[in-house]
Amino acid sequence: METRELRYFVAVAEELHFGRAAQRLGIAQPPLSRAISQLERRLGVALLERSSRAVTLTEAGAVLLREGRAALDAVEAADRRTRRAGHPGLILVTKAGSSSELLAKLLDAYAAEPGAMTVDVLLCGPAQQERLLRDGRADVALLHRPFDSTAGFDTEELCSEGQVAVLPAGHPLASRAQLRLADVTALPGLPLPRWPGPDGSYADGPGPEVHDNAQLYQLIALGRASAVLPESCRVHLRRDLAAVPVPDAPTVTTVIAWPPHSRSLALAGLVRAATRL
Amino acid sequence: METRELRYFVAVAEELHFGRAAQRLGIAQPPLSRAISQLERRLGVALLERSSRAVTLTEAGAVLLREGRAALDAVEAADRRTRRAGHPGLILVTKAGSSSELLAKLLDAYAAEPGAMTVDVLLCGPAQQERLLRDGRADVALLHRPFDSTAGFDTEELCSEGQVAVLPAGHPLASRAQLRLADVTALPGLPLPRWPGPDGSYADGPGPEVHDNAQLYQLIALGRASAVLPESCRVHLRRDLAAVPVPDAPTVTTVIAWPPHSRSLALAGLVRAATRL
DNA sequence: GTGCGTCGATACCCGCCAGGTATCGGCCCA
DNA sequence: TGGGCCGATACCTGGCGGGTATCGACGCAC
Repeated sequence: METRELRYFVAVAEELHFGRAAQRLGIAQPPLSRAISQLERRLGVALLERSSRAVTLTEAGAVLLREGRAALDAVEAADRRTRRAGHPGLILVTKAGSSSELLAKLLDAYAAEPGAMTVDVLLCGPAQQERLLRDGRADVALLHRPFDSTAGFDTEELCSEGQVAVLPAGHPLASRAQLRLADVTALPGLPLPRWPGPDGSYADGPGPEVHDNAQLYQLIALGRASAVLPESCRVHLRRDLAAVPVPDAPTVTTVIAWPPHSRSLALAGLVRAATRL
Repeated sequence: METRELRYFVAVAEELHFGRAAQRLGIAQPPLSRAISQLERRLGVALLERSSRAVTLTEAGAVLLREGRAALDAVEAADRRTRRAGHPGLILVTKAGSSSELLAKLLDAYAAEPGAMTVDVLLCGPAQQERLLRDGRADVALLHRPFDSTAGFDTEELCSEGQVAVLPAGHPLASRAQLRLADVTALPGLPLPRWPGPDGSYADGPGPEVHDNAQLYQLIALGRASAVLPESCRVHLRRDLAAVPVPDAPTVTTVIAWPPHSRSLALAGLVRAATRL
């Protein structure tokens, strides 16, 4: 199976429409149709159900979509990591606005090591780190369990913390010593926000769509949302917001994660520095 | 980057010889040379150092060899798992001769679950399971830490056990109540055997080369080798062999491992059955 | 030093297949 | 029932992957 065929299939499987998929791929529709049916013939299984008005995935198609994305990521990672070989240095990715003191300490500790390489920091939206790590755009990530999935990566735990509810400063509950999770999830007029998923789209629901912490803080200050965040967010919280501990919210564990089998000395040094923090 | 190019590069990188690599790939040498230099041009880095008498990997080449193998495994896994989709059932792989009672109990427990699928059992040599799991020939494996690497897989621990020294029945040490690891590694005339690595080749050393337990037991019975194995091997040990506990040998943990992101119901059922054992 | 063998690179040719355009055929809907 | 949407089919073309022949560099034997 060639990566070209995988790319074609993934495009069709995502669009569920040969015409749009062909457009996205920059080719005409007929060669795409032919490539897919050729792939189906060679694999010996139907991947798509065509009914002239709708295209749907078969069970085998769903498997190939999942496995094919992973395979394409692995191929892209091989490409990118090879191009970057020789250029020394690491790319670390983390959620914008999370673990900033921890990150600063980590970078300082690593920089003090003998033979430390440059570390480029990449900030991204939630649920994007995993992808960046998987497709080779980053070498190492700071993830937050249980929000981020660490499946398929090697990890070391760095620290754990409780969570706090973030509310407008003047809100009646803002002066409480603590809150229960149930209190916060059901605040009238202050719904929890919705973050984009790994594919960049939003699930349905009542809360406003946000894609970074600045947006979120703005919405909370405006009295349009509330949030439950790791307590380390307090140190850089805006003055018009208040934080109240939520003891029954799940503990958040910050971990440093990297692709298994990474053999880079620089990465080993960074992980060593991280575990010594 | 196409998988064909990756296959070509991996072949050359493994053979370090264009002619042999071309032969292995079933093509002529010139197209192979051209494909590799094209790949180098597109990536913008040198992958191989050619000196008309020897071919060596550059640093970037070593990166691409490692990452390229992983990518090819992922593509192969996509292929195989797609072909197998629809054919219900699981393929479980484990080292021949290890954990046989545990495996029997697991298969019984799973078979008793409602909606259980057929489970095909694949027995293989040590250090091969990881590969089979990674390239889609198997869905789930029983691995033994610390011998097998579980990097990149999801795992659940199943059980732990100590290790025993396996000696010829008449050996002077066979009647001891226990041994230290140092006693066994330095037995005159009874060297520890050498197992093949992930690539099927043997490291240099004094012991005999073995590739399965039957071979090993035969050699021990002949007074040509000794071994340190998990104590569960005692139940099916030949009568001409003796086992002596070695308390200071590392504890062996049997884990059930599967590729992350596996979404199959059958796999989930098997893991559930395993954790309830 | 010379000649030969080895091995990767280059030159050149051919056939296949990826990709294009034109068109068909089924289906929904107005 | 006709028009429009959409995937499949037919057919053509060009690029590229693969072949053979040959070159050029190097190491080695004598």
